[in-house]
Amino acid sequence: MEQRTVRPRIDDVAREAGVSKTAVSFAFNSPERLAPETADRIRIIAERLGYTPHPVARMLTQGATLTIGVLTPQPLSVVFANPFFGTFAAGIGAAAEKAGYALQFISPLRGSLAGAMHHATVDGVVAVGLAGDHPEVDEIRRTGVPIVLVDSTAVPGWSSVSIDDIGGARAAAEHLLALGHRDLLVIGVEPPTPGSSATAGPDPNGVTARRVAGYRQALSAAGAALADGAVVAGPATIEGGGEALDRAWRAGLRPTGILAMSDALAIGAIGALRARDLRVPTDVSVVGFDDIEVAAYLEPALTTIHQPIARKGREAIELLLAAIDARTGPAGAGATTPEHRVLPTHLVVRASTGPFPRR
Amino acid sequence: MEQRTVRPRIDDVAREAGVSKTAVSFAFNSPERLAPETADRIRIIAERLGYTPHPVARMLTQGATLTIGVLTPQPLSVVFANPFFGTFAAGIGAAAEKAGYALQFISPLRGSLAGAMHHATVDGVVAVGLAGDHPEVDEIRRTGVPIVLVDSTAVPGWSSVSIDDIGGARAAAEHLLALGHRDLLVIGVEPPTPGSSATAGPDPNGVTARRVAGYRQALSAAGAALADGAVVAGPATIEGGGEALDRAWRAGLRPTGILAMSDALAIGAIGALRARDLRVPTDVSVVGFDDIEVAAYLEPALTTIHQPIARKGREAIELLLAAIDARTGPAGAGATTPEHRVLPTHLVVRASTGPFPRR
DNA sequence: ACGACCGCCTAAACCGGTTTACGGGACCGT
DNA sequence: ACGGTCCCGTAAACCGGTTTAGGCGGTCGT
Repeated sequence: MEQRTVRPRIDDVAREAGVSKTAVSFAFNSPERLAPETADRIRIIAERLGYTPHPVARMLTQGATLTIGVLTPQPLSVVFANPFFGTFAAGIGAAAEKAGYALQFISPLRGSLAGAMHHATVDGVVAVGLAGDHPEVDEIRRTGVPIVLVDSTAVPGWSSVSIDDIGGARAAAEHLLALGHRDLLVIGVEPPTPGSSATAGPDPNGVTARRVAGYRQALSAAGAALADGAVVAGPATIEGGGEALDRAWRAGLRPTGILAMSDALAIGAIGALRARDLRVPTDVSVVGFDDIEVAAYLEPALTTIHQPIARKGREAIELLLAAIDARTGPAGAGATTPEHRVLPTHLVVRASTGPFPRR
Repeated sequence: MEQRTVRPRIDDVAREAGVSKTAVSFAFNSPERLAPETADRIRIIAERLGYTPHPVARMLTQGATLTIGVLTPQPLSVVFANPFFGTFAAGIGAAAEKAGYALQFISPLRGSLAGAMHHATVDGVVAVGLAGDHPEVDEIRRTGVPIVLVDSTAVPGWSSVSIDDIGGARAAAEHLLALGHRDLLVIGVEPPTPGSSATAGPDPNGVTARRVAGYRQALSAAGAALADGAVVAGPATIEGGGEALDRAWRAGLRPTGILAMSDALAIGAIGALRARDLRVPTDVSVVGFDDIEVAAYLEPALTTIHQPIARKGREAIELLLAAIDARTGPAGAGATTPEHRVLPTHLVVRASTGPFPRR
């Protein structure tokens, strides 16, 4: 016969137990400051009343939320549609859980990423795929929350975890070149914020640009080059890959080799090629990027650039936690000096690539 | 030359602008109660100081967090390892974003799901795969937070969104039976909380039990039955599927048809079969469950039971939002009467199933 | 017998905002 | 000149906890 209507507060417990609310607080947080039997009595009464310290009130006084934010410039529907992100989230989540932190996702709300950021109750943020020229990056910085960048443009003052994009991309292109391909199509990830790059094209320091640079290095070393319009882009999803390939095909491009910047894009592209009765790799070869877990189980098994996805998440959390308790811990120590980690990539040859069709 | 050390508070803005903190609050929340020029002036000063209302303080007074929790009994590393969950999260995330809510993940912290729940600052929770006999379900209920169950055992008082597990499972088994298979192996998802079912086996009303019931319906209608030990289980990941199949094989089972309760398990099982030089579907047929997006792109393309994954997420959010503003809105109306939705499933035949091998 | 110390508990300040109730001045009509 | 509104803005209470500074009675040491 308990009333479900209202959540019991600390005063309710205090009154019921005939003690001050300080005592109730102590019973939960520093029981050693109370006589053992008093602490027990209070806890039993709290249990009976169904009392639990209000998490928000507790946060307010403690100044910590035990929550880590995962910031993405894209809406969650596209973020989670990329299998890459599942593995990344698994890595980040495992590391956060181990440290006792929960995960909160921060994505644009009513159009504003900074707005979402302001509403978020987090002790630190892992930002993934945040372009340095994102229009709201300054406002985000002003929140003063510790941030670690992943797969983003370097921003002064923030630590980062990235991979060897250039080397990976170069390896992918070299592989196709070695097989005799010369007509290549690049499928990139759409710049997260269309507005930010309306004039300048993709962020010149972003992931997409770095990978294109890697592709170009390999090409020019082989005396080849990308044709005009041979770089298309779409959201990093299976669907986006299919659409991007269709656009290129309709534009008249007839590549024999495709360099996709994510496995999801590669999967979509392969599907679209099939729909055009083109065989992979007999007619067209495809190289992906990421080496997601299912890559080996696909038809055909995907040749791709491996990157340590879960590890990337783990190391990001590691760096972030260091930044968080650098600010919480020693009184004077404001911020740690930012650290930049670059993880290795390597080519994994499977079955989606083959020799240039001799027709 | 701004000091980065301390976050500006509302009093700082008030002092700087020569107004009360009430005025500052009004400038942000009810500008119409201030002279337009005053409101502007305050906002400009706030902007200059880099002031933003502290989200936690705001939550405390407003009583709302604009955050929805996603509760899973498993650690995030296993949850996110299942591609199914990516699609589900995409559905749930899109719906939440549209309503202006952020997403927070609630998974066991230091072993306690209820503990994590108590730390979470959310207005409502979507619980996925929560067994009715989970040891902490009572404690979770006592938090009083609105909850919608997905793929869980029904719990009195809470709304739920599920799928036709029995019908789907039956269709899967009927398909294999029609192809002539009689020796079947079931690979189920591991009960989330080992402790909860130590004695009783899996939750008799849980998803796993419902699907097994569906399989059995089809079998007994065909005069067949599951062999002893023909139900194995593992975490719903690719890896888990491989290990489960290996265990069954080592136990001497030699099925020609496999009923996996998730596509991830099916993928892992197919990989393990390959490692034993068994061909799919020539030697062994495999039916999955979920119809994740990559299912059609696998080698072989996966025969599976389709379920509307993203829609399940959307409808769960819909129900949850209704419950949330039923409690926030009209003063008297405590809770809405719980609603239970069951979404349809259907068999999708692709290439991972074939006729019983005549050897 | 007296001061010091200790163990247990409490009053009050504080975290950083929002909201209610109200005060003062300008304007209006008479 | 006076009461009634309206417009702007403020003081103080409040959200639900934590934490600091002490108070009080009993025991110990001498």
